[in-house]
Amino acid sequence: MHRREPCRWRRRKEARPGEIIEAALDLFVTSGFNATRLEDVAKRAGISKGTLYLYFRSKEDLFRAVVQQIIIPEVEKAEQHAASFTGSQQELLTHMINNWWNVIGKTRLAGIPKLMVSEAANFPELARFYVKNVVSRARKIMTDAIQKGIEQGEFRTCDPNSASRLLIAPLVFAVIWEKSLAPFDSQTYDVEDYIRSHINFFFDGISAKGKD
Amino acid sequence: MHRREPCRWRRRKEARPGEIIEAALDLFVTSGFNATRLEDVAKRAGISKGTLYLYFRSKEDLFRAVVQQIIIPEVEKAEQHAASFTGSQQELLTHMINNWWNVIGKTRLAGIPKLMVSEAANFPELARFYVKNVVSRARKIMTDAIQKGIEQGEFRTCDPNSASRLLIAPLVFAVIWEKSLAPFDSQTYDVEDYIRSHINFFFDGISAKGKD
DNA sequence: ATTAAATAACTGACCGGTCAGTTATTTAAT
DNA sequence: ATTAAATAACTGACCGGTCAGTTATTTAAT
Repeated sequence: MHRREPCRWRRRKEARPGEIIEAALDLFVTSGFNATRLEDVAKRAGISKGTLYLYFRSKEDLFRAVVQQIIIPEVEKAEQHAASFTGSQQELLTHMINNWWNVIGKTRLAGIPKLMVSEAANFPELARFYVKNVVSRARKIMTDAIQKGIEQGEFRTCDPNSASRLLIAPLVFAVIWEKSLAPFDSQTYDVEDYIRSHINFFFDGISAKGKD
Repeated sequence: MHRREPCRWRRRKEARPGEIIEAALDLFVTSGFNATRLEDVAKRAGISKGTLYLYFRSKEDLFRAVVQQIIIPEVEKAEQHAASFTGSQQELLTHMINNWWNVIGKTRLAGIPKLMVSEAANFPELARFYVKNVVSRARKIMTDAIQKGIEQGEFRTCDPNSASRLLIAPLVFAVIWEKSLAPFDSQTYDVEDYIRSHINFFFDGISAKGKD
């Protein structure tokens, strides 16, 4: 009497790509692109390294797939939300900032901006893809909102391009900081307070009802 | 009659380390740590790879030497300037921001923050060194100034820790952006205007003479 | 002053380890 | 029996670090 050996593996053509992407995301954001071994990605996805190459042509290709599958859907949601929003521009922008923090900043996705910044020079094509399909689109939503706010007299006259960059910069920097040097800093800080202060300062500065 | 062959090389024990550090800085900030070959550093410094190891124990050691020799002197200058400054805190902080941009932001040193952020996880010891000897010290200057400004009634009450981070974040992010994704962005922007707007927004927000 | 012995700066060929990518073979599914 | 998903052993390029040997320079003897 012997127990039926379970299959050593199963054919799961449909499920593999998603599982590989998940595994790669986890390892890329914790170890970085270079330090991540495809052997380890495969192991985490429950396959062998060779199988990985049935679904992705190269390590870079896998990297692109991660960005494409994970980040772009979030950009699309943000665009749809902004398009159907009816409140003030300050409300819209505040919501976007807080939402960005909740969906990207405090999740494992926070590793993506750091990854893109670190690897841009090594993967020009991917960098271009990311700027075009993520950064530019996200920035457009904010720039448009600021432009509208100026036209409607909600904000004072200023360059919407600089302003939108100033609005997002402290957040992106915060996630980059958390994923890089923060672990080596003994002095901690309260990120929530940091973001709240930023929003206050920013809208104080851009608000139309001037103090002078 | 034949011309005297010039020496194939000269012994230059004193000059080598500085020249190697210069070469390494140039290559590290343009290609990144990993992509920089010690062979190329050596070539640029006008020596062989073996010679490099007479002066630096490892690639990481060379990296540390670069940070130590190039950045720390700037931190010291800033500390001295702040200690002897007599004007308002807003003037001091504005000067620091502009100075940071002139000395780091618009020079090749701009590559250092990006490099540290990208490589922190790979070189924990160096990351700790950098945070302790560069980041913390620079931040302390600004936090102290903001604290003083609050006490003297120049700024409104707020957390000086969050505020100092918010003051520097857009600048550090700007250099990281320039050295990573900006080359792949067709939409350019005016960094000087960006910084000017930032200073305006920030001091509008933190100023004591409230608008409400 | 000249020279030869000693020193130490410097070179460059080489090596071991790593890892992305390949391929011959096995195995599950039909 | 046939197919294609998956494996695992394999390759080869790459590169940080080493070290035996070379050469510029210094030192000491005459």
